Amino acid sequence: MIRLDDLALFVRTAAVGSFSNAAREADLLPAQVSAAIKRLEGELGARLFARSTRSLRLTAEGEQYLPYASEALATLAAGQSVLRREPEHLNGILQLAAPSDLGRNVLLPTLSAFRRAHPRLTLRLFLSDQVTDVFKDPVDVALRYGQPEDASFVALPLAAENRRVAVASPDYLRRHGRPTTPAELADHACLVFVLHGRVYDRWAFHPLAGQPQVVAVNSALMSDDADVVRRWAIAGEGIAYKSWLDVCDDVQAGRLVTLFGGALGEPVPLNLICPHRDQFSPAVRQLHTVLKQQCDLLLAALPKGNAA
Amino acid sequence: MIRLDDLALFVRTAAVGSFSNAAREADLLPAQVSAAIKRLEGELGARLFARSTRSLRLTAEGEQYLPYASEALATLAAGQSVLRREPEHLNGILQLAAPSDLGRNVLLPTLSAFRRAHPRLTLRLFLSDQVTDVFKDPVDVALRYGQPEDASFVALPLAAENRRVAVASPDYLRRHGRPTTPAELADHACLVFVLHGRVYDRWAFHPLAGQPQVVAVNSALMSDDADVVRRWAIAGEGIAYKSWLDVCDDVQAGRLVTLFGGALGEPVPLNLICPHRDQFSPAVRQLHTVLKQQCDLLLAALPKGNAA
DNA sequence: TTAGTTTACGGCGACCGTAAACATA
DNA sequence: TATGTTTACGGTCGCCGTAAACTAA
Repeated sequence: MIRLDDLALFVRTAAVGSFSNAAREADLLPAQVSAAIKRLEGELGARLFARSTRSLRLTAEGEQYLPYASEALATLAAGQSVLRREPEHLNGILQLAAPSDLGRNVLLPTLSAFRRAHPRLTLRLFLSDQVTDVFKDPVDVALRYGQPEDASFVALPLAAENRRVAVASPDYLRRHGRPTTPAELADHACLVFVLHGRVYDRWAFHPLAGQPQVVAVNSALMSDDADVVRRWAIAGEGIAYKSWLDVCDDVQAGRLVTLFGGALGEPVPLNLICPHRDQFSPAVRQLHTVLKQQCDLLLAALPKGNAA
Repeated sequence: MIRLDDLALFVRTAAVGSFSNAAREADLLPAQVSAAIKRLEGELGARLFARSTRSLRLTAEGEQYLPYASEALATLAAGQSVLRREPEHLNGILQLAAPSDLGRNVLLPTLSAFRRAHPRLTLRLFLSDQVTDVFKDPVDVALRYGQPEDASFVALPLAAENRRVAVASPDYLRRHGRPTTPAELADHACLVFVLHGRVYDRWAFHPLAGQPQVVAVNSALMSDDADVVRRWAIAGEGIAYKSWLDVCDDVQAGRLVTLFGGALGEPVPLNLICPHRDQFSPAVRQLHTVLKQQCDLLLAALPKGNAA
């Protein structure tokens, strides 16, 4: 593993032009600088300096690597300086809007940890699948699926690779059989989402090999609450077409299983949205960091054709 | 010094939520992860995780530091991936325009090292103090002092903090005495720069304490070539008002000395300019990195009131 | 001969990994 | 009781720093 000391010596050596100068600067011996560079070069598998016994210059590879090393060190220094300043505990009120089941299944655990880390911060979580609420209600940030159609606000991607998947409970599949292709959905009870009168009963699938296809499903049950659809699926009422983030917990716990061997549905990127730029506060930025980590973790488990 | 291994374990632990999980992932023992985090916390002087014996969560400080750690690791990974791909040696022709004496005194040594690192790259260096040349001539990049007035091209700062200084040769000062305040310049032979009929004979100074002042100097000698002015100063012909970058080499070698105890002249930021965006090639980017390093090194020696 | 890079080498500090203690859900 | 964090502890790997060899300017 690369050592930060070696990186720092690399950057300083490139700046001052010799091992000896860098050694003096760091109160070390030239031999140690030499060893450090050799160690770093070994780790990288590339020669950073072209050294003649009395002169030194960057190689092409060294030049290419230098900005990365320099930037990484600067980033860490910035991180330390942030820690040094009084850790101005986040306080005040942070109002957050999110889709219903994403809120219950993904946000809740993370938010409670976030809350514990910032005791003086008041969190208000509004769950709704009514998209229009986002701009009417006085929220600081909103989590929304899909591409933001307006660029007047800040949108940070949380889960750009998120996709829909078809899921059902093991119990339902035992009773009604397991469809092997999307076309067979026509013979199954499907649980569809309806919003503002628009019925989402056209489900798209992109198999790993072959053309994407769109099937029209017959809706056994409908709801305008996405979490209700999920609960129906768990209860064995039929097959649902859900965002992976919303159901990965259920899938990993065995309450639901994915269908069609990892044939992914349509992309549903998740974004963190600030309706107004001046609400892009430190609290929001830190919340974004934490949520991004969790989303990355959940997306890593997204089936990719290796599922049954 | 912080260890990268510890940083990586910190990021992974934050992602997976426990030391034990992170240890399994990295094929380590929980005790080692625990020790790594403790070591990192010691280096940072802050507690990153709040640990109860059976649970773990990020502290407020940990949350603040996490994005920096994560970004630094990503930067280094990117650097390694750049090294892995065939180090596509820079080739072709790179045409570079620069002010005359900056070219001779600052660029020449760096460029020859750059040239040696990229044998297949042909460098063409055009030196001129006629600013208009920049856009007429077919150059890929230009180094120019001052704020770019047009935003139609890329301008990367190389030396934003660069300032003018008043300099003279020790020989001149021995013969004519050393002025102690800018006002005394009226009694000295001053070497002024003239460009397109405009005479630069108003010299501004910002003392460390007190108001900035502008003095009108009488010009003993004039030239439209900045390097000629510098050579006159070295020859003891009088006092010049030069960009620090242009004369720092002479100052450090003792050929010139700065006046007024580090009272800095007007800012003259140095920028690297690409007249057209599509000329922002890898060669240009790497050249920028190398020049930036050298400029930083030279600016570090800029007098700040501690000079005589 | 000078100044800088590299190798050789003994001593010691720090990490590794096994193991056991401790504390909570 | 089971799981996860922490401490204890000896062996060993690798760095530190002194020293000397080597090489180009």
